[in-house]
Amino acid sequence: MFNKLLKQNTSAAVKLSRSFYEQSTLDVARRLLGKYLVRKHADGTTVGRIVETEAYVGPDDRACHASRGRTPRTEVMFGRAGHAYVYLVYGFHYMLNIVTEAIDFPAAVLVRAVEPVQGVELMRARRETEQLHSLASGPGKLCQAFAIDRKLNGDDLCGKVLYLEDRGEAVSKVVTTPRIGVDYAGPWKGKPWRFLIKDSAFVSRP
DNA sequence: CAAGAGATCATCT
DNA sequence: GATGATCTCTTGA
Repeated sequence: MFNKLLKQNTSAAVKLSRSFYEQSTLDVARRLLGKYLVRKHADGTTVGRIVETEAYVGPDDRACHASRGRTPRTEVMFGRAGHAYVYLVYGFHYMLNIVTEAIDFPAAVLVRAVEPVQGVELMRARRETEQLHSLASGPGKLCQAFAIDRKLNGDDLCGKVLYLEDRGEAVSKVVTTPRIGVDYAGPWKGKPWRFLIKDSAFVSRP
């Protein structure tokens, strides 16, 4: 009993710091697996364990929005690592990305799916479904479940509203695949820059 | 189950 | 004016 308490204390959650996000985008995408996404909101706190990510790497990656130049929309990606890049696709769904690497190098990691951990009832209400496995198994679903919209674009993930935690979990089994929905990206469409926790039931697709 | 359509809007040409 | 880093529902095996 005492040992158990002690163990929990030593593996307390640690908020990810700026330096974590300043590393290479592929490393960050891989290392975000098994980290916890925390969202504080007036309606309550939601937490999810990240099980799926994708890397979007710099001006040459034609799947990356910034490959078409520095525009008002992509400005955040050119800024400091550790900030949120949130945008709307297809007129319906928000996507949550985390800016990585050095200032002026536009890159980010798309958070594609999390396993619901805390605030599950709140997620159910927002998503209007009972199914645990479809609460946040996709980038659009995740943003709906966590109440993430364009108001969070540019938000600092080293702040208190939206951030990530390391809870001392080591993820060893990782699968990579090409990224989803980027068929237009020519030579870059086949890059194995999508990262999944192997056998997780909470990913958007195998 | 797989495939297809429709929903809807910010962004850039 | 075209186009998505998607989701859900419907249709038909």
